[in-house]
Parts: sequence; structure tokens; C-alpha cells
Amino acid sequence: MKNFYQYLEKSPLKTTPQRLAILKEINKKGHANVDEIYKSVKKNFPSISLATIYKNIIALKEANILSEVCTPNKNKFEITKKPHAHFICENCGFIEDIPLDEAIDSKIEAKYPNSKKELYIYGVCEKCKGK
Amino acid sequence: MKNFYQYLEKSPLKTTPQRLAILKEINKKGHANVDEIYKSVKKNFPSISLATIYKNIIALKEANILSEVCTPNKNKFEITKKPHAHFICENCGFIEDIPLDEAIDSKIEAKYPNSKKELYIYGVCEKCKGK
DNA sequence: TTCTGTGCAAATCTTTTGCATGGCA
DNA sequence: TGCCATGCAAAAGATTTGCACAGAA
Repeated sequence: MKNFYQYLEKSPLKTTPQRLAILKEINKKGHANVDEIYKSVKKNFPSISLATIYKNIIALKEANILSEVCTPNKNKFEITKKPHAHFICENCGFIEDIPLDEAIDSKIEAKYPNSKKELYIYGVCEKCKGK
Repeated sequence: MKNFYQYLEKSPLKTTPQRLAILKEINKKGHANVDEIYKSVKKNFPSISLATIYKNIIALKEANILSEVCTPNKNKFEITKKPHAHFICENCGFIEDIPLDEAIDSKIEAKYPNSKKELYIYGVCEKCKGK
């Protein structure tokens, strides 16, 4: 379990209960979109506003605490971790982290040094296959 | 230069001047977002409506004639070609097709057969570097 | 105490929908 | 001619903004 206090303290952002709640929720889900974050955080934090979610997602992304996963449907957010690839279910939108093959990573790095690499693999997840 | 008539004739979609204009515009730009497509097509086609652009992008994607490139900002569309990677400028949003390394491709294919692979490399384009 | 963050409401932007008319096959 | 596609206008959804107040440092 991460210590989100430290994440925020090391950043230029102030530590607020709202920010901690947002980070906790994203961490719990692994990946979540704006609406999912809003609805979940609101349960334990009824006064929170959607504008606060948006403003904080932008701020937390700029502070590199959050990363955005872009899909044809809703974009989702995750806690920034070491580089990895994503498996995305074309049916239900489920996102799963998968290790980024070291050989692939260094091959790209050789050609595009210091670039951010995003590898998305689209398919149908086990749950949806079973239906 | 592609023959967009044939693309449409081979699909379940009817060939209309609007669809041809949309495809021609995307092909010309390489990659374009909804608004760019609308504004450009409107110049030669003043009566076209934004709803027509949206409806057709969805239909053309389903017919696999168009592909979507997902970025943290506006999503863009391109004519579906053989698999390739994308370089995306973090500054101006410019997208450039880059060859998908064969070794990388087959490595992923071995692990995730028949999956759609999307590799995005983020950096700063030459134009923006020069500024 | 200072200055950033929050919450609300309104504004703005984006995308979708319904329906009458037009036009491709 | 039959149906799909278009265009318009309205609706619905998503995101941003301004401002007064609250709260972290």
C-alpha cells in the first residue's frame, strides 16, 4: 500500500482530504474514469464536487502522480508506476496492467531515447469471453 | 492515392459525396480530429452538418475504413493501413506514423494472438523543438 | 496570515438523438 | 421505389471557469 501523503508532500500540491480520497479510490480500482472516481469518492465524501475531481486530476497528472490511459471510450486514470503495457477489453473497457517486455522497451528506447512509451493491446477479457 | 469509392463499395455503406469528402480530407491530413475534418470539409461542402461527420466517423470505423488514434487530448482519425506505431508530440499534438518494428510485433503477437496492438511514443516533434 | 483548494453555479464544448427530407442503388 | 444518409435543431453529456469561502502550511 502506497503512502499518498508522501506523494503529495514531495509535490508542489497541498495535502487535502479530497486529494487523498481520490488517490485512494484510483489505487483501489487500479484504473478509473472521472465519473467512477466521482461516484465512489462521493460515498465517503458527500460534499465533494465534480469540478474538484477534474481540477485535481489535472493537477495530479501534472505532478506526475497520476497517469492517463487513453482508450476509444472513456479515458481512465491510474497511479503512476514504473512503465508497463495495458490490456484493454474491447467489450467492457476493463484495463489490466501487463509487464512491458524488457527487450521491447530497450528496443524502443534505443530509437526514441527518453520518450514515454505506451503499448496498448486490445482484445476480449476472460469475463467477457465467458459470456 | 487510394480509391475511396472501392473502400465504400466493398463495405455495407453507401457511397455518398459527404463520405468521400471526409475520407479525402483525412487522407490529405494523415490524421485529423472531428473539428478539423468538419472545418475543412465545410469549405468545399458548406451544407455538411457536424452530426453527419460524427455519424460517418462511427460508421467508417465500424467498417474498418477508419482507425482511431487515442491521445490525452483530442482523438484523431486516420485511414486504416497496415499496423504501425505512432509518434505523438506532447506539445502540439502532431501525430506521425512510424514503422512497427517486426521483432516487436511478432513478440507481442506470440503472447496475444489476433489482438490489436497500439504503440504510442510520446515526445517533442522537430518543429516544437526548434521553438 | 497567506495563498492554495474547494464547492457551487453557470458557461462552454462535445457528442448523440429524433425526425423530416433528400438521394443512392 | 425502398431505404439508408443527410441536415437541422434540440437534448444530453463532459469539461471548464469564476468567484466567494474554507482550510492547509
